[in-house]
Order: sequence, then C-alpha cells, then structure tokens
Amino acid sequence: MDCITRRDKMETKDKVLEAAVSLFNAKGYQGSSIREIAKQADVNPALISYYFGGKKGLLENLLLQFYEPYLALLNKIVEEQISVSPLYCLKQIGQHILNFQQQHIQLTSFVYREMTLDSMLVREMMSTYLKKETYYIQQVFTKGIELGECMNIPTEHAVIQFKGMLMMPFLYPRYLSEVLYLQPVEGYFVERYSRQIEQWIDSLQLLEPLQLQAK
Amino acid sequence: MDCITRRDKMETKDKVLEAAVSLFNAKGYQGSSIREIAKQADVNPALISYYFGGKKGLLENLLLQFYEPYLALLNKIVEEQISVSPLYCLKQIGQHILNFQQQHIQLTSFVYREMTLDSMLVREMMSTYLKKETYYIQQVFTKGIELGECMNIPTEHAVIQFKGMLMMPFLYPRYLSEVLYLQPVEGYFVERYSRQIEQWIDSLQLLEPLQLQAK
Amino acid sequence: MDCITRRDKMETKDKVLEAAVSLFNAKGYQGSSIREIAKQADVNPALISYYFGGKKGLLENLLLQFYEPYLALLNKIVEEQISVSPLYCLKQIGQHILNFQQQHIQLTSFVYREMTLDSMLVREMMSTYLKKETYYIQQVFTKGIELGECMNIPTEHAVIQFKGMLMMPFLYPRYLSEVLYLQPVEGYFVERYSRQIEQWIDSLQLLEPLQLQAK
Amino acid sequence: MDCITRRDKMETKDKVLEAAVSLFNAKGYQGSSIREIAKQADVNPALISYYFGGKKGLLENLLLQFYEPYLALLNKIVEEQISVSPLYCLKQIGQHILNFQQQHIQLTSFVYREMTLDSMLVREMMSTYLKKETYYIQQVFTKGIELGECMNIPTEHAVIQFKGMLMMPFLYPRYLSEVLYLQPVEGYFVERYSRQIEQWIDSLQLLEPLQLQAK
DNA sequence: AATGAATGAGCGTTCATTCAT
DNA sequence: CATGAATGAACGCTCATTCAT
Repeated sequence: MDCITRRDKMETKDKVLEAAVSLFNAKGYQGSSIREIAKQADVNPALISYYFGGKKGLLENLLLQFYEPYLALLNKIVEEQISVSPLYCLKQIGQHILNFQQQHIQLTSFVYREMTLDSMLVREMMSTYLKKETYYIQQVFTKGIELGECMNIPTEHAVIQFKGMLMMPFLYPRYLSEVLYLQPVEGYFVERYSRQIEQWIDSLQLLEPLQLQAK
Repeated sequence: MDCITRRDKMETKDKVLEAAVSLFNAKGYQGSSIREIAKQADVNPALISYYFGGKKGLLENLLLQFYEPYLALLNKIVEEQISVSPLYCLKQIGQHILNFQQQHIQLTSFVYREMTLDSMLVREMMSTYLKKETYYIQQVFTKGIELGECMNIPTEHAVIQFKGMLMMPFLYPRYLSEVLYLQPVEGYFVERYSRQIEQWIDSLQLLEPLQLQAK
Repeated sequence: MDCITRRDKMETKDKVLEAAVSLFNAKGYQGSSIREIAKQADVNPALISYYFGGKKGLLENLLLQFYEPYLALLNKIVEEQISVSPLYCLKQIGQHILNFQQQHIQLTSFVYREMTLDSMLVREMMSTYLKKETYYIQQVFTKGIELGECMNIPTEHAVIQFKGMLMMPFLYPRYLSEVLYLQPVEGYFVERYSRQIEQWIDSLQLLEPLQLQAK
Repeated sequence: MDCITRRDKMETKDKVLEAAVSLFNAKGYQGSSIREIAKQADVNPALISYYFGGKKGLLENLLLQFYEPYLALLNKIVEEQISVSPLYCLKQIGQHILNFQQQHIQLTSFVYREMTLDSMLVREMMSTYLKKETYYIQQVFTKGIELGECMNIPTEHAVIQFKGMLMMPFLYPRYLSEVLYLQPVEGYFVERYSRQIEQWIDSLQLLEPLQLQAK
C-alpha cells in the first residue's frame, strides 16, 4: 500500500518532469507555460507549484537533475584515470560525457541553452558546477602537459575546444538531423563521433613538435 | 528637415535594435518584453509593432542582421580562397568568423541561443542559412580531402567540431569570463584563440598517416 | 484513551480557533488563508473544513463565540441592575463590557471589524445579536429618562455615543498603542478608561438643566 | 481636443475609483477583486494596474484621497479657531468632520475599517496621518485645559471618546440604518448628531467641579 | 511619426475544498 | 482521525498589440 502510494507520487512528479523537459527543450523555459506542461503531463496545473514550488523550482530541479550526475560522473572518471594517463583520461571523459548527454538528450539540450542566459540562477549554477567541471578538465590537461603527454597549449583554450566539441551535437540536435543528416539520438553516432574526439586528443600529443618545426 | 526626419527614424529603429540585442542576449527573446525594450531604447512601445511588425518581426530582423553578413562573409572567403588551398581557406574562415562574431558579440550570442529552439522560424533559418553555411564548409573539407591536404574524416563530424570551436566562446561569453577568466570581448583573445583553431586545422592534415599507422 | 482522544480533538479545534483569531485580527478574514491558519495552528489544513465546515463556518463559530457570552453578560447586568438605577446600570455595563472586550481583545477587534462589512452573515448577526444588544441599552436609557435620572436625549444617539466609546479602544488597539501610547491590553487602562466613561454617564444626568440654561 | 482627452482619462480613472470605493466599502479590500471592480466600472481589468499600478496602488490612492483633505480640513479649523476658544474649536471640528465623513460616506466607512488591520501600509498611514490628526486634537484639549475651559482629563482618553463618537456612525452605517433606523446619509442626521456631540463637549466644561464634589 | 489609452488573452500562483487512503 | 494529493476556479498581473489622436 505504501508502495503504491509512493509510486503514484513518483509518477505524478515524474510525469511533470518529463513533460517539462520535453517542452523546455522545444520552446525554452520562458516559452513554455505551466498550463502547457501540466496539460502534456495530464496533470492539474496547480500541482506544479504544489510539488516544485513554482515554475522556477521546476527549472532548478531540472538543472540539478542534470548537473549532479554529470559532475559525479566526471569526478569519478578523473579520480580513477588521471593517474594512469591524462590523455587516456580525456578520451574516457569524452566518451562517457557523450554517452551521458545522449542518454539525457532533451535535458542536455535544454540545460545547455539555459546556461547561455544571464541570470542569477545561471551565475549560481556556473559557480557551483561549471567551476568544478572546468577544474577537473583543466587538471587533466595540466597533468598531461606536465607528463609530456600533451603539447603545451593554454588549458583554457583546450577546455573551450573540448567542451565545444562535446556540447555541439547536443546543443543543436535539430541542426545535426536536418542539415547534416546525423542522428545524435542513435547509438552509432556517439560511437563514431567519440572516435573523432579521440583523434583530436591524439593530435594534442603529436602536434607540438611539428608546430615547433613550423616556427 | 526631411533629412533630419529620416535620421530620427533611423535612430529610433537603431535604438530599438540595440536595446533588443542587449536584452535578448541577457534574458532571451521570450524573457524580454516589448515594453522593456522600448523603455531601454527610450521609445514608445507601440513603435516597435509599428516599425518591425511586432515582436516576432524584431526577432526576424535581428536574425537576418546576423546571418546575411555572416553568409556573405563566408561566401566571399570560400570563393576567393578555396582554389588556393582548402586548409588555408579553413584558417581564413576561422579567423574571419571569430572576428565577425566578436564584432557582434551580443547579437551572436543571442542568435546562437535562439537557434537551439525548435520552432518554425528556426527551421526556416536553418534551411535558408545554415544549409548554405554548412555547404560552404563541407565543400572546403571535401576539396581538402580530394587534394590530399586533409585526412579523410567524415565532413559532417569535421563541421561539428569546427563550428563547435568557433561558436563556443560566443555562446558562453559569461562562462569564459567568470570561470575561465578569458575576455572574448577583447581583441587579443580572438587573436590567440584563432591560432589554436589553426593548430586544429593543421592537425587534420597531419593526423591521417599517423592514424593509419595506429591501425 | 477516549478521554485522551477527546482532549486531542479539543486541542486541535482550539488550536485552530486560536490561530484563526490571531490571524483574522491581524490580516482580516478575507486576508487570511486556511493554509496559513492551519500552519500557525500546526494542523492539517483539511481539518479546518472537516471540523468547522469550511472557512465560513470558522468565521461563524468565532462570531458566536464572541456574541453569545457578550449578550449573556449584557442581559445579566441589565436584568439585575436596571431596576436599581438605570445610570448605575449603564456604568456597570460600561465596566463589564470593557473588561469582556479586554479579555478577548483579538476576537473583539476582529469581530468589530467584520461587522462593518455588508454581507448576509453580518446582516444576520445584526438582526440576531445587535438588535438585542441595542434593545437592552436603549431600554436602560429610556428607563433613565423616565425616572428623571437622565436628560432627555434621543436614545439612538446615546447608544451610538456609548457604543462608540466602548468599542473604539478595541477596534483600534494599534492606534492606541502606536499613536496614543496607551496599552488597551493592560489592566489599568480599562480601569482608568471606565472611569472616563462613567464621567460621561454622569454628564447625561447633569447636562440637561445646564444645557437649558445655556439656551 | 486636449480637454476631451483629459476628460476621458479622468472619467476612466474616476469610474474605477468610484467602483472601488463602493465595492471596498461593501466587501472589504481583500474581498473585492480587480475583475469585479473593473466590471462594475465598465472598464478593462488591465487598466487598473495601468493607472494605479496594481490593486495595492488603488488602495493607497483611496487612503490618500481620504486623509489628505481630511487633515487639511482639520488643520484649517484648528489653525483658525484654537486661539478663539478651544471648546468652540472642538465643536467646529466635530461638525465639519461629521459633514466631511457624510460627504464621503462610503470612502470613510472603508478607510476606517481598513485602518483596523495590522499591515505595513496601515502603520505608515498611522504615522503619517493619524499622528498629525491626534496631535491637532490633543493640542485643542490641552489648550482648553490650560485656559480652564475644559476639565482636566487625560487628553488621550478624550481623543478616544471624541473620535469614537465621530467615527461610529460611519463605521457602522448599516447598523445605524437597520438597527437604530437612523440614516447617516441624510442631512438632518448629522445636524442632530452634531448637536449631541456639542453637548458632550459642553459636559467637558462643566463636569469638573461636580466631579470634584463627587469625590 | 509618435503617443498613450485600451484590449483580451494568457501568465504563474493561490485558493478553499474534496477525497482516497 | 488525520493526511496529503488532487481539483477547478479565481486571483492579481503582464503581455503584445491596436487604435484614435
């Protein structure tokens, strides 16, 4: 009985979250209305305020729902692999982050868009999560440079490039499908794309001497 | 007098566009209200509907204002340089696009965010502009592969990587400044970052044989 | 166990009533929400509907809780004292009503405010309680005039003045404390103020001949 | 043309104010909805926020609309008459305030009710207006006592009694009409009631020696 | 060209209440 | 008896837009 009750509760909250992710992804946070979400979730609009404390609470819930496991994943990979080989660690990050994003493709797309705004909430999320994320990745690059695995490039630029490559397909899934005819939703896209990322990582290792020659 | 009148008109329209770009950039299209824009532009709200045919018209105006010169620039570079050297052409594209984005940094940020939405308008812009843009870039990659300048990677993936690198700093200017302490607004950032992009382009040339060795 | 249960019930009802009086007094009936009351009473909101048959029932309960003992008190005083001396009876009324109001200061304040509204409920309360109250007081004045104790003024006006004096401090307790620096909550205020009322009552007796002289 | 425009504006604002006073008086501020007011004023609901900056602004507007002329009137009377004769000045106050209240009977009733609440706004109104009002009245009593015109009673109590008498009929107009069968709206009520107030004022003059005798 | 009143739809939210558990 | 999920109506308010001036 308790189980049923709990499951019912879960279902309502989850129905709302699912509908919210879908609508926020398609029309943006500001472009989606509580009523629309409730309708799509087949739920009373008042329940959204009841469960999440308002539309803003729903947004925060989703942001946490993304960044918490995201950072946990990142943390785990870095902790386990950085001492083995920084560049290999980078490859692992690339592959797992791509997988993670693909598994939460709508949430990812929406969160990445929302983080481009200039709001208190975004600033808070940046200082809470993106600072950590960036620290992890920079650490790996730095270690790679130290160990001579990686050419000596500014780690900030490397982070931008790396993140750009990883985020791009999930920020613009519709661009991929309608212009490039790629399906980021499908498994083999990530598989092939992550190999491409690995090539870029390899290039970090190899370019330096050549670069020096060029000079 | 007619001249003054016309100049006033221009100024009013421009004041609105300027205010709109600023607010759309900070709070998003849906998050900014006509009244707010009008207030910031010190203009009567009714004039926005009058001049631009409504809020949506203002949005379309800004999207064109971005993509028309953007594509003209891209078109010019490709036409002029592709026959010389595809990879050099790519570098030129990278450098000029970065400059272009930096010169319209708020507009760029806003347009790139808006294009992540799933709307009729976005689909239209994609089929009108992004298809062309992608065609140009893919053409360069293809030519590069044909001429043996560039390793044989899927051009779609290359486009994603290339665009990702170029767009990233201007999609997340606040991330750059607050987390990475980079100032995409300042000249030397683009200068240094474009050299980084060139390294990536160089890596396309060099990786292939090594990649083959790896196999 | 039954006893405990019943006591719990009593406590719950009383906790609600207490919280309701406090909130209704501060923010008005319409300005207070069931949830707020329930929260302050540390009780489930649904119980208010359950126990009192809704918010309106809670209001009626409180009105009765005020007017029933109020009228009983008035009735008792008039019955016992009117035959002795009408003016003395008036003084007794003044003193005891002041005391009664002070003992239920929040309830009094709230009820007196609520009775200024124009609603079915108020009309009902007026015809049920205020008619009786007024009848009692007018009777005393009439008797006083008959017996020559009191000057011949319109009893309606006398009632207004009398009630005005008695109600004023408890309708505006915050005015008294913040502007006049009087504390209607404290015992000696009523003590001193009731002597003031008695002076007014005395003046009823004395003024007439002098008034006539003045003319 | 300008005149017509201004008159139209005035009419809309005034229609809203009129409807608001009527509804606030009958059902209270919290009990009246913006839509209801707009409907009764035959006006678009959005215009209330447009003109008054929201429901609260409407309330503040009405409170000022009452207290500003009220205090101006009081100030004028006191300034002109206090030096002549404090007790005569009191009578003038009584008469003019009664007239003022009668001329704005609904507004008066509503304002007096609203001032019984415990809110920031009420506190502000008290410290802005009621402090002044009380200062004026107390000044008159004090002067009367100084000059020997008036018996030596605590001025705070005198203020309560005085205000109680003046406010009572307009706080409970429905009580007057339905229980006492008096019509505070009609001219002769004020006329007769103000004579009653004058009697009370006279009693202040005369009671003291008798009071002493009683002791 | 420019204004500001006016409109009607929709916003997020809160409300008192009901009901299954 | 007590709970908390759920409901539908209404809340105050803001929205983009229109229109007479």
